[in-house]
Amino acid sequence: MSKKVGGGKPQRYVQPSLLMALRSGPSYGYQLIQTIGEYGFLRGDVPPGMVYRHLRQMDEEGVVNSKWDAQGDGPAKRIYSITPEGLEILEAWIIHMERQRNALDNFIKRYKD
Amino acid sequence: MSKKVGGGKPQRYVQPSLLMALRSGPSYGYQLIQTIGEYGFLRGDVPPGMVYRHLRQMDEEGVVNSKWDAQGDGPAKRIYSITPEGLEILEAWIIHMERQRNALDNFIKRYKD
DNA sequence: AGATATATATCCTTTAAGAACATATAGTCA
DNA sequence: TGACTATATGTTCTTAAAGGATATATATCT
Repeated sequence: MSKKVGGGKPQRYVQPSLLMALRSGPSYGYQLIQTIGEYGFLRGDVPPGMVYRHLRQMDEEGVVNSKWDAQGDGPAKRIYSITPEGLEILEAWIIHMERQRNALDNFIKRYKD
Repeated sequence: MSKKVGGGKPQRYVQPSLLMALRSGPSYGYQLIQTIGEYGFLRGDVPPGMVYRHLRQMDEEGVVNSKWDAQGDGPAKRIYSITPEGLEILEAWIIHMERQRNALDNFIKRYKD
């Protein structure tokens, strides 16, 4: 009798969140962890491993690209930028998310009757 | 370069869909497959295996209960009913889904600027 | 008899998510 | 100097949901 609602693997939209953040300009993992928390998909903490995993994967796919920045203080940062292809992916995500939002809206309305 | 947006495991809300359908009255797997398609979370087909798996699991958890019905035509049906606990779970789902809808809404609005 | 529709169920594979852990640099402070 | 903290990136292992194929059985229709 687990009762864990939203069960197991809730959709946290880490990928589109990263793309959305990068749309405003280049950034890097550690900073992105901070900023994507504002989107409201994650209650609490963003596991760093997920962020880096997604960034590396998107880099391989050409959705973002990266370069090292050793200038600032502390350890070197890998700066990510969104590519034109990444912008397309983000738009596709938005379309998907609009569908999902509408479905949720209908479902909730149906419940309230 | 996979480019599969909405990636991999979209949230299809099979569990709350089943509970919502059962809220209107007892039903059985084969019929539920037909009816939950209307909620808009699934483009196209609902894999029957998923539906039966969820129903059996929810039965074990006391969220629904079931009895056999051998009366009608064709093979016997296992008729499921939602329990009071199931109604609570559904309400918790609704709250979760409202949060998700709002997060999606904010995200989409943010994109459109 | 064979095809079709109804109905339930199990099994195996894939994959994303979750979480713990490992590594490295630079600054602060006792 | 040595310890500690903040910054920063990554790997690896486990778990659990989703996806999909397949098996079984009954009744009806032609």
